[in-house]
Amino acid sequence: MDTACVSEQNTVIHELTQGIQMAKQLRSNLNSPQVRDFLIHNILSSYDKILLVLKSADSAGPPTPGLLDSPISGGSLQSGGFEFGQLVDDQLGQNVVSRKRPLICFLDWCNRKASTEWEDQVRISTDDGLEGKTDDGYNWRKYGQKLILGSKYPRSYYRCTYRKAKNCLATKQVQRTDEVPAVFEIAYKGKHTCNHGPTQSAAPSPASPEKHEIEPPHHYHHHHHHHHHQSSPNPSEVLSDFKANLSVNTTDLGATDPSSFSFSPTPFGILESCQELLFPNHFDDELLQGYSPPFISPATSELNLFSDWNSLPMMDFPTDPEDTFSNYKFSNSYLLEGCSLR
DNA sequence: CCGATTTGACCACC
DNA sequence: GGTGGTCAAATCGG
Repeated sequence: MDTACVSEQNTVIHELTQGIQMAKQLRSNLNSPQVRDFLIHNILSSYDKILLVLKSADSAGPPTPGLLDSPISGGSLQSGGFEFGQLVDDQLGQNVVSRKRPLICFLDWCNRKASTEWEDQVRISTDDGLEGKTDDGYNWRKYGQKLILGSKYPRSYYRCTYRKAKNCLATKQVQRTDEVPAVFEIAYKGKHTCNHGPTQSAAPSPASPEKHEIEPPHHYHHHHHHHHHQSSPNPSEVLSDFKANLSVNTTDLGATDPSSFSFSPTPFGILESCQELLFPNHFDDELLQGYSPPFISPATSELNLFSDWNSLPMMDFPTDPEDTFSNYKFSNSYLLEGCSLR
């Protein structure tokens, strides 16, 4: 057995081990959409890595290092016809992207964009490939649609329905991805200042699964009037987000359907959110009382995984001075792949 | 009738 | 001048 083979085997073992651990974490964190999606993303990445190793070992010679280092592949995407390598090349001003890593290039490109303009980026898959299924619980009003250079499908522009009524400036862009039409890339900009947060569609009465209920102009639903700091991601705000997520999702345990995926996008990195969740520095105890089972104790040995996760998605990507930030933002975009994407 | 969507025009920015 | 984002008039639909 040569060294390349050993290295492959180690990679496979490592990825499988991580996959198992992350699946366990997933089982424990189903209640938190953000942690859940983060884990799903990474589990899929591990699968992809393993497949890449096995395929390349199976076909000819050792795997190319470049392939091995691109864990992200949006599920089972074949990278055919995806040409973002050059684009990233240009943006980086470096010719490091000689290896073919189209998807990670694409995602990184998105996040570079995100780091300057967008506060959150999400990929979401739909069962039926209908854009309507990308509903995230907020009420959006479409105000434009445009063909984007290099994309097969038009990009749709939405703003919050209550823009005028409540001066809510949140917007989002939805674009069907070229490579997997059932997957939409959604970019969020601005934070909702209306109180029509992710509607109770996250916790609907089982009878009415999906209703665009026209709510009365006011509804006073926020018991907690915590001091909002707009721009700085303070932990209490992250926490309150989790609180919201947790409270709605405990009533929604049956919904494993990816199409019913619903969450509140936050300007904070999901990594930060996860760290907040898994390393509870700021927990108020009353919050956790009712939700003890889903949470793991910080003393759990599984936690040492996290250092690996930090480096997992962006391993070996060419670095430039600002990459620390863009890498951080990277984990802010994640993939959700439905089973129908075969 | 009223709100949402469509769609070409317009505009800012590179 | 091209591109992406937004406006707003026309249209749709409940």
